[in-house]
Amino acid sequence: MANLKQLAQSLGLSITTVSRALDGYSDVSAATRQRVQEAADKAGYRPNASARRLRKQRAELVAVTLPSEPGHIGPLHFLDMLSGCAEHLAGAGLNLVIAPVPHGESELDMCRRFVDGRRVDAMLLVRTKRHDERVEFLQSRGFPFVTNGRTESAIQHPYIDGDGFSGFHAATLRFHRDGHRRIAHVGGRQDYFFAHVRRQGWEAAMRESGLSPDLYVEQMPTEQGGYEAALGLLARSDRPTAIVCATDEMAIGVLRALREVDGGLSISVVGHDDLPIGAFTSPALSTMRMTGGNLGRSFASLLLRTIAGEPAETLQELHAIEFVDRDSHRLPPVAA
Amino acid sequence: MANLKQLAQSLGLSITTVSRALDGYSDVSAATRQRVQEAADKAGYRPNASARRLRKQRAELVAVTLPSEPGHIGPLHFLDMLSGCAEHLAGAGLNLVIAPVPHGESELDMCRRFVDGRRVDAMLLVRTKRHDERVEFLQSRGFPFVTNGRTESAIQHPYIDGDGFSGFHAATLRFHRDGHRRIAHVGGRQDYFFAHVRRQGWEAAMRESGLSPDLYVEQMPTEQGGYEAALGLLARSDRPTAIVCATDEMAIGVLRALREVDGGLSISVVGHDDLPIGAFTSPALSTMRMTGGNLGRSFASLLLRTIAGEPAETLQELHAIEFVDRDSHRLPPVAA
DNA sequence: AAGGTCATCCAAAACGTTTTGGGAGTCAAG
DNA sequence: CTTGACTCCCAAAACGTTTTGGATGACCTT
Repeated sequence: MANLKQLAQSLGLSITTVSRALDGYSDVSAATRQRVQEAADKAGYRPNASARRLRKQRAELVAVTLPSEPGHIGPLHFLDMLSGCAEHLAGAGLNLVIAPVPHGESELDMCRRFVDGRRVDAMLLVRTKRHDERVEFLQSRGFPFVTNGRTESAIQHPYIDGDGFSGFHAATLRFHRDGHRRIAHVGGRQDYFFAHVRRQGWEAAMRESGLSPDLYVEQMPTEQGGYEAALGLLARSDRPTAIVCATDEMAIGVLRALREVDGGLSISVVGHDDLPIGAFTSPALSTMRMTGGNLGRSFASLLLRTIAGEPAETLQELHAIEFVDRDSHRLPPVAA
Repeated sequence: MANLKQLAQSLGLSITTVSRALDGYSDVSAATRQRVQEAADKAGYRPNASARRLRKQRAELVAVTLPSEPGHIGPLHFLDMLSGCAEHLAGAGLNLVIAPVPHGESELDMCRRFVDGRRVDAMLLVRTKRHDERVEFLQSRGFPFVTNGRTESAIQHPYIDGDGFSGFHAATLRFHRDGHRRIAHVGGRQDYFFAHVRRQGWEAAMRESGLSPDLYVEQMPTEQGGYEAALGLLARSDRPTAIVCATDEMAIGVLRALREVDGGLSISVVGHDDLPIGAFTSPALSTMRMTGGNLGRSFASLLLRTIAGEPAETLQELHAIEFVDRDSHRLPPVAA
């Protein structure tokens, strides 16, 4: 309701003084400051966001691009992460806008709109590809951004990622130690960085163990994808005794297929992401997760620091993967 | 990079003319318009969002409040809805910002920040309570908003909701027709409108069938909540033969408890929301869902129309609930 | 009394757009 | 030649804030 001009008028002060009083500058007397503060509180005054943004040349906004995969939008733990990120950004006066890719527009066009219209101060990119055109565009514009997941970009950029290679490497080796010899991998499209390194981890572990990485199926990173992948694997003559899945969603689809075909859990399964629901599948899903605490807070921190101009090299976080052992990985290495 | 002034200078035109040419006004010649258009395209010109917002007195933003329940953030299908909503809002030049409740702040304070700072043009409220202080505040300010879920507010407001009463009424009656007599309800906190009407539907159907609505447990609307509720119900001497759950998450927790206690599905179960994952539980979860097509699009439409000043009475959508029959509701009415 | 140092305050510019209220020129009708 | 209508263009104001670059006294020092 109230703006600076009205407030100043009612106090018999100039706009300048009122503004500076509220911002805590030292060149306004304590008495005046308090008088202004009280009047502002009583009037419920908040500076007009658009005006401040124009003057300060900051949008006070960060956009996060939402991948829109057919039938399934991003991993299920996204919203948790976004919420945490938005909360910590709000602490610094920034809001988080979600930016799904409009029908018939490319992710690139969307980035262009946000960057060239100066609608945001930074962007948060999720589900990076090995060669990501969004990353290249933002780099060419010198625009601040942080990614969830690494890329194969020649130029460094800020990111947070889990060490998928080591995680899947370790999971595969553990199955091998437990006596498994036919260890399958259900992976996602290899142009996604996360899917690629997870597969690499599995493959490396297989070769180190003297096994050939034949039992590989590529599918959509959804329950349906995992389900179909498992049906294919179960029909093979060299049926696996263990399956390492790129995501928990896929693993849940695999569990479902096992129950349908074998009537229960006949093969060891492990997923990745530690979805809350994994504790409630039957059997309870063994999985992996990124270490490192509050992910949303970390993203917010990196975003703020990259906006502040810190160099990319100091804004890269690669977190270790840890096992979350429940029941689905404990089967003996013999198919039912 | 470029602004209107630079563009005008390079074309030898006034700022006014360039602005009006790009906005398609009729008082600029076709030749000039085209010349301007081409120059703008070449320079990659986009109007500065902050400046336009200030001048037009519109924030071009809508905020959606995110409920932050301990351990679980909102229903899992939220993100899908938000994404659809954001996409359709973007078509009208609005962006959607997500607004989680910051630690140590109330939902009310948050609304105040957005409204008084004129940071947004409207708000989208989810998970309404029967008496919702956010609704009352926004109504007292005359600020545009739409809710997901009804309230018991004396004043009308725009909303989209499913007819939970009829849905749970019908589901309970169907169990009764199938021969069930001990039909339980696992519900959520009754200050939430959706939880309240769903319970009312179950209760009404029980009474109409001459049964007393004793088998009721209230829990968190999460897998864990459903799990604990089911453990309690299974220990009773008047153990139910069917359970109607307020949400799919709860139903999934119930299924898990059944498997643990009875070693399989011993009781009929039905949930609500049609989470994609329901098709992949074992048994596949029978559930209900709101009819009415693209929910996100509907919210976007209602938001735009309430911003445009349409009266609340014409902006209320109550959608029917339909069954999604899979396997978990088909058991005979006899406990194992 | 002059000069210097503070403490307080303020007018005006700037941010980049949209919109208001004309102004200049052309052309046809009277 | 005047008048009015029409086409095309523009200067200036406005949106509400932050920031720059002083201005005005009061008080102290010499």
